[in-house]
Amino acid sequence: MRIAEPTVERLVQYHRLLEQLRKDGRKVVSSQEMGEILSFKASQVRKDLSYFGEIGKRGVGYSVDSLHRHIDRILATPEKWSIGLVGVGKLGEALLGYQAFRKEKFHFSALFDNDKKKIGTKIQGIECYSSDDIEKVLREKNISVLMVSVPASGAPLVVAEALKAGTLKGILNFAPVSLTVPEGVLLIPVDISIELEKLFFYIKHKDD
Amino acid sequence: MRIAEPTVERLVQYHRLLEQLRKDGRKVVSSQEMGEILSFKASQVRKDLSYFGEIGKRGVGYSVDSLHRHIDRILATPEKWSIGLVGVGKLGEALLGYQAFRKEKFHFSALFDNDKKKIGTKIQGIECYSSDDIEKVLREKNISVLMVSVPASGAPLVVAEALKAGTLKGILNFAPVSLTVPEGVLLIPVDISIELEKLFFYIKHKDD
DNA sequence: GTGTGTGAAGTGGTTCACAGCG
DNA sequence: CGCTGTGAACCACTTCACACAC
Repeated sequence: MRIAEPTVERLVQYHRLLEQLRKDGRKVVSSQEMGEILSFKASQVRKDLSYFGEIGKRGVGYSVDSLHRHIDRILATPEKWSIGLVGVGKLGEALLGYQAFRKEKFHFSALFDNDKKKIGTKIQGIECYSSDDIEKVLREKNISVLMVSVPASGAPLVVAEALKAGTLKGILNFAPVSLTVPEGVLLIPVDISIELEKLFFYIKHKDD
Repeated sequence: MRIAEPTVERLVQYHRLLEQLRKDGRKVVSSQEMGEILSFKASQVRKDLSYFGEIGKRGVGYSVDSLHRHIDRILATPEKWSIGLVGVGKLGEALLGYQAFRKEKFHFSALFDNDKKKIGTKIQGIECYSSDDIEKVLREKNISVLMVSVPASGAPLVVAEALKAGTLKGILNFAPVSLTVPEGVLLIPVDISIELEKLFFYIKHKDD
């Protein structure tokens, strides 16, 4: 059964919350309480969790520890993936150093940039290659996920080159431009300026 | 009539596309063509645009120029807003310098950080204050939108302080933690690690 | 009694299909 | 005839309501 996107997003949040509760020494938690903390309805929490089998105890709640492990397995990756990052500007560097990433699931194994000053150096410990070599390097290192943090104008071309390698399974695109990818490659856009425009729009139309 | 969130997101993308088409000297465009470029169904494009009145010409398509201006007005802000940014780490600096923001809609008027080395200096031309003074500064400068790019652990507290100022209308939260805000304040979460986990999840379950 | 698990109902967004206008 | 505009059908996600297990 296909799990809906909003459900997956919430699973990640349950997982985070349970980690915290575990640190706090909590043993059980109810759908009610999780919902209040995360601003979801309790029924939503129960429905989400029920997709993966009965895990709670009626009249009691969920065991923090076993629910945490349960969701951990659901979100687990089958292997530790190799990730590439193209565009080592401010945003790229922010991603490289991002604390919230769970480093046990993947590692950055190659960076790509057009800047001659960066090519051939290591940035935060990772080798930076020319974007021109992206197809070759992705194939050599068998990289399956690419993060794209180049300006919008450059994104379509470098992604097209990257796709030629045939190793990519997924792309996280931070460039404010709509990309197209072949069937079988997953594309998740993260468009900061769309989010900001949305905020402006709803502030403006608050009273409609 | 309330415009749905996905519709607003697409409007921003139509706007971007039309800007490009205008530069390319294109005069008219069909819902079909816009849909193909942005990977939406043509009927979706027409439905979105129809919410704001009849703007296309039957048998012809949409005038690039007037549709662009039309959406521009829909997305326009009533004034140029003051934005605050708390957490001037790598991500914060990336946001400060982000090229894709439409700078005519807002300007950063204050930065906040805990780092003593940053407080009192200007970063990318903007004054950086202590996070402890956030309530006071937001009120003095009448700041209505806050971008939050601090680590998850620090976000709830600093946001609670910021809300006390009573000037905030919206928050763009990049911290990987669920915040709660009072009625009347808009919260848009941008959670990079959720997006990455989602990508992993669907790559893993591709064949279900 | 308490809190879960879940079919059924409700809500919101997308897609269809075609009428209608240029 | 071509392409928009739009009610109706469809689909997806959320919420309700209650049976059931502890």
